[in-house]
Amino acid sequence: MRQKEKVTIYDISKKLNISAATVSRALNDSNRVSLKTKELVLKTAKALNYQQNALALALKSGRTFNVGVVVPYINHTFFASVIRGIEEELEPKGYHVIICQSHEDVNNEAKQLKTLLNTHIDGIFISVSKTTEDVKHIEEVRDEGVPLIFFDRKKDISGVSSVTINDYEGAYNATTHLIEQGYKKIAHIGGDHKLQIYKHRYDGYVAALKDHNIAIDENLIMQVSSTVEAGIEAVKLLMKRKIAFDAIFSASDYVALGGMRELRANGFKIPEDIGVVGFSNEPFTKYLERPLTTVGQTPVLMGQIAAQVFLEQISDVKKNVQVEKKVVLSPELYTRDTSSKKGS
Amino acid sequence: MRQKEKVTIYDISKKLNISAATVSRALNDSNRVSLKTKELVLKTAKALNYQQNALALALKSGRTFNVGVVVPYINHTFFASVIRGIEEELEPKGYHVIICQSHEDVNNEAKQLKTLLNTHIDGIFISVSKTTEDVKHIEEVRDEGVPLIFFDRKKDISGVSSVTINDYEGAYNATTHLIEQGYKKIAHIGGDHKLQIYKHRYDGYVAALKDHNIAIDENLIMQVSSTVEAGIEAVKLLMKRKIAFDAIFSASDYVALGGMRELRANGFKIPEDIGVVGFSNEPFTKYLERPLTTVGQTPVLMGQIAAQVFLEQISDVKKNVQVEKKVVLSPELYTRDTSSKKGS
DNA sequence: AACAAAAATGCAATCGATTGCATAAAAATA
DNA sequence: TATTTTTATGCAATCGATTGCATTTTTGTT
Repeated sequence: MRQKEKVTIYDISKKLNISAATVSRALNDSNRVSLKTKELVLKTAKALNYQQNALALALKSGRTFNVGVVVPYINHTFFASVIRGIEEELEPKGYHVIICQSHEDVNNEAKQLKTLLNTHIDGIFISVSKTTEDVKHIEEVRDEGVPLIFFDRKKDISGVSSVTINDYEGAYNATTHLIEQGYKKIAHIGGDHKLQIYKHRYDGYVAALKDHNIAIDENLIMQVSSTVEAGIEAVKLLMKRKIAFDAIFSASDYVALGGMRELRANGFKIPEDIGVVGFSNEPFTKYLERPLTTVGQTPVLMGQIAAQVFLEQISDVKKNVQVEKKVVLSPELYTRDTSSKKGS
Repeated sequence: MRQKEKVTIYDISKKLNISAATVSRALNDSNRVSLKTKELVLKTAKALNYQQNALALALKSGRTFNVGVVVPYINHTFFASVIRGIEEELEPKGYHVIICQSHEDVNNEAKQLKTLLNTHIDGIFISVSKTTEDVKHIEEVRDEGVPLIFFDRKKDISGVSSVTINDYEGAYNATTHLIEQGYKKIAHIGGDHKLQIYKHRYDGYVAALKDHNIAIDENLIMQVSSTVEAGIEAVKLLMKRKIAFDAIFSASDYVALGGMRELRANGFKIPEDIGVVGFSNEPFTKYLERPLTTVGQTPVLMGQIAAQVFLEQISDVKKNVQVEKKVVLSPELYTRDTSSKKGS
């Protein structure tokens, strides 16, 4: 059970009666070593089961091949899928992914960034928390020269790249879809506009209505948090206001779910009486008895592209080029049961 | 945008005209340094914004304060929650969690372990893949002296601790619950017995039937993979066999969901005609129109306890004590709509 | 065979922090 | 004040791998 003593290049060098420098060069396939010794070194390295010490290498080179990811919550399908995308792309290149959660708290977020910097990660991927307004802690990362990439939830900071989806387009398409299905009075239950994503979804909704000459009714619009309970409350409020509506475009699947619960509890039929479209394509949406129409964000792809942007970035840094790449992905509308007036 | 030059103890030592050794000792609050210099060092360290280089420390001490977690899939709620539990417990102690996926492939699993070892992690948490039969790669970790902890899906390897839930008990209680609700012919759609968890769930099911003097009918028992599609197929097969049954205890929520789909498609009412209980308490189960009765595994707690076992282990290693701790958690039955014969 | 050119190898410093041992400075005792 | 004891500080090696520069060995040319 004792720790196995690790084999180093010195062990190899002693065994072969050559210097450690030569061993190092041989292992790195330098052309300053003869073929004979190269083969000899490689053979004994294998024989002794030599493993390069990543720490020593990192200390010398300054690269750890670790990257950090900061998300609000790791057990949200969307974020877990983005992380998976990042991993898929980076792992084959020898990187490891260190995951941190902010729990939607900017103080946690700042602490996580600080510790990540101290761990000497080679880059950071971040989706900011809802409470992040001050961005000093993020600028600090940029100023340290550590590649930083926003995904999904971003802030506008110069010199920082981002990969997001076109929330405006997603909302526009979702709303248009409802209009085309014959719904006329469409409510929007959105989220806090402090997060750009919710602002953009709101904008897309408004634009779609305008383009179809439908008046915007502020009484049919609200901002709530992204939970089932909030959805229930929102619909209760909507009904209290006694303003007729025949559809809901929600910026969250959870809110949509809560909303549908409350609507059914009040005798409304979905989609016959009221159409509903959610946002995020959470796994549960397709498992509902009446699967929910929703906007999908291609999270795995988002992660993959974020990783690619990172890889570009580090090769650019070498060239001393400042980069700021903004990738915007197109969302996909998953048309399911809750939005076809005729039923299906 | 250029990399900020890092402040080291040498910078402090130069500034104060003392040796780096003294600076190091001062920062570590050694009693071999005078109070005066200690204060002086601390002050200038703060003034220069000194940050300890974790890599140098790791190289010297052999501890990285990184731990690795290997799971089949990161975007499965259960595993994400366990990871969250581990993180909650370890993060306050300065650890970082590196996450790897095996994608249910033993070769990937072995590769991940190898890379983790090379990254000099301080410990490894693992839930083995379905294809893991040979455990050489796991024994290797143990033999390197790296603390290793199984969670949920374990293998019996001497010298390795584990945190699991009592699948037998969970299955026994679920089955008993169905019996108490008045169901008499209970089918079991389980998983591959290569994984202990599925074997134990099967055993619990069988024991519950026996204890209530209900005959076991092999025609009502099957092993399938954990997907919605497999659930549909399983029920199709069950109906083809023309053996009457009035309840299903499934070892997977996804299978239960697929099964319910297929049953409804054939005109059966749930829970009136057929009762259903799943396993895992996946988030979607409570969002269904008829919320699914299921066995919950307290994944966050599992992660927390696994982390605690790890912390014990590393303190024991110092004492040169070999430990092998087996923690078994009790599952919780979430009684919801799909299992009460009278309806609810 | 003698010398120049090319190729192979070694030396020693470096990356930053820690620590056993030696030495210098301060305090306590005679 | 001289001497011992205690306290504070410094030196140098260590953790492994890398790399610029110096040196040795080999190869090639006349």
